[in-house]
Amino acid sequence: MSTSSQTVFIVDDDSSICRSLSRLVRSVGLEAQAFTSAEEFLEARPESFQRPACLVLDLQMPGIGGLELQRELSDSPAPCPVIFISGNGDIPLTVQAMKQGAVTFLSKPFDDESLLQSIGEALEKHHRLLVSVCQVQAIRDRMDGLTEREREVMGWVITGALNKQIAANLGIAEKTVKVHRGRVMEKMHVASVAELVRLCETAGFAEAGK
Amino acid sequence: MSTSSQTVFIVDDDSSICRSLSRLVRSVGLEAQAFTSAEEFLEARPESFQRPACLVLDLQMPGIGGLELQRELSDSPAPCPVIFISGNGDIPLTVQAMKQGAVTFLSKPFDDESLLQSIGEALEKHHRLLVSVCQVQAIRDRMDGLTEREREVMGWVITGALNKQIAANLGIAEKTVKVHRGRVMEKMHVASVAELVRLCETAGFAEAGK
DNA sequence: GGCCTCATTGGACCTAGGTCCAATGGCGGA
DNA sequence: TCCGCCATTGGACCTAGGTCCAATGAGGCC
Repeated sequence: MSTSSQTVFIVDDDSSICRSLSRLVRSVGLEAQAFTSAEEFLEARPESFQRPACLVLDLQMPGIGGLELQRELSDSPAPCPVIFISGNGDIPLTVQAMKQGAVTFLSKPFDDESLLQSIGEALEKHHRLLVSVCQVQAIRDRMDGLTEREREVMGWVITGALNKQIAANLGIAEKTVKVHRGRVMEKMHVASVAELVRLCETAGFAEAGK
Repeated sequence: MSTSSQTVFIVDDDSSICRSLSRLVRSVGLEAQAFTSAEEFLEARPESFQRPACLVLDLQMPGIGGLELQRELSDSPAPCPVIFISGNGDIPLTVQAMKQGAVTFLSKPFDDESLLQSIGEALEKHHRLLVSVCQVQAIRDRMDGLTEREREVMGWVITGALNKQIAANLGIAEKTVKVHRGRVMEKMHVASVAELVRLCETAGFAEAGK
């Protein structure tokens, strides 16, 4: 189960809580890294783009609060899931946290079991996210290797347009389209239009406009 | 804005709340339908498969509770969004409700504005859901018109397999594959493999196994 | 038994997609 | 200015996809 190299970041202004949570997390074989403020965490910004990770975050903290930090992180390409812990949270805050994608919201005091379970859930979630982000990135990388024209042709191809139609739309010879098309298939590493369509779908590539 | 024929279902064991909420909802031009218990609602089961709708649900009720009703409904093909209202909810319940997909969770007393805004959000969400469910259904309908063999061939086509490969996999002549394939394109109303792949993707059709 | 649907094929034929070789012209860099 | 990348085409040729007409055989249904 507990593969190493999965990190749990802990952000709480109470350093004794940081310590005890770190101990708890490490006791189940996970890595722990604690910060006593959102600012400190943001500065270190332990980019978790490789290994699954999650964040155990205190809601109320001086300076940048938990919700703000969560929002901040959500811009990241693969934001790590957040578990909120709070001494005196209320329902509106809980709702907001959950709407922003929190895995859960625990009120202090909470039992270790609940937290560990949520952590497991969060790590699992982040793992899936990382895998999917990684796949998308690989596709994007290939697309970056295309020339402008090739991308344009690809846009039409994935809509099912015939070479002659594409040629007409771009105002070039059908022959030329064939050449571009062939290069697209080669650079994207696919052998069929079906595969190409799939790639573009999973990478969120919008088809040719108009 | 407020198109008619959008219905807000209200389920609360306190009939005076039902009345006042119904009045509020109607005051902004929406239809309201109130029930004083989950059982009553389930019995009437006003199937909301056509028009956008949402549910304003009391958390605590004798008999079937709000969370249970929400779970019950979530099996539906196009479950209508739920807005919880509660006199004495707590954070764990809020978390559970949100995890189960609730739009929001309001504590009594709440101001009308908040509720109306959440209702708008919920109706909008349900509208989008209905549209997408509707599209998927249309595609499924076409797929139902396919024979077993045709579905099988389609499964291979959308993976980009060549006719000869499909023929080999099915142990039949390439010629036969062409015939099936042609019928698939016709019955699915598409002119290209690209479109076919798209349809199957949005309908969640799993490609041929093995 | 007669009718109908479906799966299967053959043959003839046409179109679309794709590759190889070759060549031209524009553009930005070294 | 010469080189390399890119867009564009032509011509020859081959393969894959697709249609029309026609026909056979297995199962089901009335």
